[in-house]
Amino acid sequence: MTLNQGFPLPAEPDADRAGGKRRDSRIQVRNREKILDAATEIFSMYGRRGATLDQIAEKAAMSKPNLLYYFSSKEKLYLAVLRDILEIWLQPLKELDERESPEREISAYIDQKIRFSQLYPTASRVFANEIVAGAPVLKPVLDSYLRDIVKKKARVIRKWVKRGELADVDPYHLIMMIWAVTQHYADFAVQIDSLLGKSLDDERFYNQTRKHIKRILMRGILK
Amino acid sequence: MTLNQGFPLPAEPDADRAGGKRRDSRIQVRNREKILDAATEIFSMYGRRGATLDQIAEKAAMSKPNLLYYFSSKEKLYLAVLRDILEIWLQPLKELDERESPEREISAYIDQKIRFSQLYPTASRVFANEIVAGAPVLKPVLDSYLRDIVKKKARVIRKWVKRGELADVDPYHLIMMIWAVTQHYADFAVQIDSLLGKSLDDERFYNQTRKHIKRILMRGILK
DNA sequence: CTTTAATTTTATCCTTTGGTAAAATATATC
DNA sequence: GATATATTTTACCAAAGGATAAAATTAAAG
Repeated sequence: MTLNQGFPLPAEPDADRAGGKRRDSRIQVRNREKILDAATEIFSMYGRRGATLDQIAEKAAMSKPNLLYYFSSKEKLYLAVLRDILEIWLQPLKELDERESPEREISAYIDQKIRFSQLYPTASRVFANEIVAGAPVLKPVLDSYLRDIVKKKARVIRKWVKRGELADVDPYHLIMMIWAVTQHYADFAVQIDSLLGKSLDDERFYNQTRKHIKRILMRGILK
Repeated sequence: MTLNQGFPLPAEPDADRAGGKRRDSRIQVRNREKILDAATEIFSMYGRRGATLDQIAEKAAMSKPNLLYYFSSKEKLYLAVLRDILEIWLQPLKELDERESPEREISAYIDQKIRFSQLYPTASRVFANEIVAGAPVLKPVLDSYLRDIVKKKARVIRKWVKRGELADVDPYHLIMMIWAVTQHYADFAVQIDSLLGKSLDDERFYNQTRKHIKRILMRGILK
């Protein structure tokens, strides 16, 4: 699967549309969306290899060959799912702005990450699954695109440290820590639910979690 | 699969030994271990459903029917792997002792967790995979055994808070936070490697990580 | 050594699974 | 409403995968 030549999962020229010309017809859009949603859920539960097209097709309420009419292979479908996720997953980090105060920026970043966990928990799990599995598909993206962004943002954090606005923290570890903690609530949601009987869907719990994470982290890194 | 009646994955009477009497012969022990190691690795990469017996057998350097002679089904093998992991995974938490200072105890706890990530990264990933997948097998354990332990330890933390030795943190969120951060380095090791070119195998990096996590967390929660 | 029990191999089975072919149906356009 | 195009269904297929049976081999015990 090509994934390394270009951007975070190139838009696949059009490899996958049905042969025809009338692109993006109403039905086309609707069905692709239905499939992607179903696939996200199934992939999140069974992983790229454990998920079956039958399951996905059933969840999308269509026949397997019909599904294959929209995505010509399981691998392509998986790729499409990952592509969607990656886009929203990466967005917040890009926004870290050194011209603002670290207090404000990091706080906002944590907010966005935890929001992502609330809004797209299954997507987060597909992503987690991919990484835990050794990033068989995303590795090239991690090695190039993500690496560059993170390096850039590490520089921003380092600048804050130099300016004395932040304790002497390692930028990379800080970023990892934020990722770990915020994603945990989506990726390990069952565990959270078993232990606390709560989920981020519960607005009260969501805010409590958000504030708690921020309180500890911010106390830990501000001067 | 029975898993809910009793302890964290009951020792399975003996369900799985080959019928014979001469239990635990040298060869029996060696092969079971070989299989469990191979299985851990394969399950960590492909998940419970995505992993195949062929792969596991190959990694364990034996034929598939031979493997099935030791573990009579894939599901039983998966269970055996999980059982082993759960035991070492749970141990550190049990040791939190309210009679000691929180500074010392939580610091030691973090040390143990990150050590686990260093020593058993693949095991950690199998566990992560199981939870991310919705804990299809471990759910009963989470709901009973783990729940009880965590509740007990939350009480310990709450006691520290009341005594004024700890900032006013929510015990559950604190535990989640420690889990999230420490396990992240094992579960998302590929990502770490892509971004930093480092792993916990590197003793220098291991210690830097350990100290960094502790510094931020301890600053965040101590009075 | 021989006998008995444990281990390994070979051959095989049935189900699931990703994927294709081609016919049937629906939709849009003139 | 006829024609062309897009979508869906039905019928399959070959490979992979979990599992079993039974024969062959190896190891242990007397």
